[in-house]
Amino acid sequence: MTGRQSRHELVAATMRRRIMNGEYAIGTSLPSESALCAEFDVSRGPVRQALATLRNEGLLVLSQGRPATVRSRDVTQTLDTFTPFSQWAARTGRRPGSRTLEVARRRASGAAADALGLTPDDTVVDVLRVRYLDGEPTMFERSTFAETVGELLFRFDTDSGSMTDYLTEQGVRFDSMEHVLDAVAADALDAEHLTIAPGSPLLRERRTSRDALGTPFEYADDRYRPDLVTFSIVNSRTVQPQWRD
Amino acid sequence: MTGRQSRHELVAATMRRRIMNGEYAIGTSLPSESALCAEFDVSRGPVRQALATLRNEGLLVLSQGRPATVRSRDVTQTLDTFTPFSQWAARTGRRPGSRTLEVARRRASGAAADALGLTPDDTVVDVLRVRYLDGEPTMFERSTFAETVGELLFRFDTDSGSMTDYLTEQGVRFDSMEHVLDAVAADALDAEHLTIAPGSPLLRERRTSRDALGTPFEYADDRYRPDLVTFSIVNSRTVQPQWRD
DNA sequence: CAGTGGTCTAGACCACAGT
DNA sequence: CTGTGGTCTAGACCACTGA
Repeated sequence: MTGRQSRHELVAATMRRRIMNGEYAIGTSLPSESALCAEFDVSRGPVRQALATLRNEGLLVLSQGRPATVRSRDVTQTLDTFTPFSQWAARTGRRPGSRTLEVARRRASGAAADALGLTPDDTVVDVLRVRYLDGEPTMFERSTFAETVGELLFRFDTDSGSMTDYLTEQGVRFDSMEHVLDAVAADALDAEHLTIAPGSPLLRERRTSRDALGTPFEYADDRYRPDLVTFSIVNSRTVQPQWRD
Repeated sequence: MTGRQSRHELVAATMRRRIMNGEYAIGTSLPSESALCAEFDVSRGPVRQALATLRNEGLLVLSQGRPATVRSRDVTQTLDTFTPFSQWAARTGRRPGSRTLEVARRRASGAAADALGLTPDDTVVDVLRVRYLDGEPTMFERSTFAETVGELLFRFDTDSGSMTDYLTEQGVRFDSMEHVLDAVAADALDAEHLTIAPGSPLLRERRTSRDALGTPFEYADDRYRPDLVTFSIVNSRTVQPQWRD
């Protein structure tokens, strides 16, 4: 079971739970690294990696000479970690839902073809879904998959849960994802399925997923109701690249 | 000015330059970690930390058993997201501009007071600016500073350049920033200064900046024209080497 | 000042990649 | 198989924090 979990993941998971429980309160200091090493019986490496993970999730503030302090216990949709819609919903204690409008095999075209590096000679699989949180329409998803991956979806009930989880089980490796965020006015289709007025502002995430070799195999255009979902990212300025000349 | 540079920073800076130069072409493999250790005469720790940095910037794809491969040479794709406006503009080869509408000392209220943890008894400094790229109005910025920091701005020409750089010179430490992204319809003020129609979708970034102790001292509501600016983030599902930043 | 985190070294073992 | 990266250890030195 947990044999697959590395030590730094175990430490991070334990600390994350304590922060979310309130066992480590906001504004308080964590135990020192050496104390954590003793508690988990590991060396400093895994402990520091776990602390870095939690800092990237926005839960901790790290600074030199002073133990880490708890910054937040929020579980927001941080773009720093890859969190598919279904998993994110579950983690925030809400019930995710899906209604599939279309699963289609067709020729590649438009922005998706560009992102996937395909020509009109190539075939793709498009999926159109409305995603729900606690029964409320929250996001409208237009996904395009390269054929070899998309074919797997014809054997999957796209209303039943996470395509990402299913594809991962089928051996598809989501190695890196690029997210481009902007705002668009709701078109007629968006408005109808998200039950909002046409022209309302929507938060759009365009996503390109790549395998371990860097080859893109998924392009998605997801439009969120901004009253229901926001994205957040925490970054630290302590890392300062060189272009300060 | 840069003073002491750690070894992993030196390695990261060198590799970043080579990727941006095209010396390491997109799609090719980097030298193995042991080769890099030999070249820079460091142990694996600093080399791995440097690779993790470049991966987080979206330049590299890392995977087990195979040397890192170059994914992109466009640093702006990722780091531009939340670097200060002036620096970001300069890096993308465009001319930044500012027009200040207001610099005011007043009582704390609203979302800014909440974010800064202040009450109406506390005083803040508000700054309203229109930001330009190559002369075109691009972003409308509503910033609120805690009094001790904001006071410094009365001695600064807010049209002349980067408030962030100025405040940093004055000893203000931007240790971490939290960004929340969503979409809003342009209000009358937005529309007037960004020369768009009222109700147009805008990409909003709400930012809270904190010092090393985690105390917030800046809250900003920045609204971007989505036809001119987008945000992008690259991340990886596989969790990271021994150190991240 | 003592304690802390930031960095670094020189080893080691394992899982995975390509041969 | 060999070589690679992912993980871990047990030390060490330095810079910074706070009493």
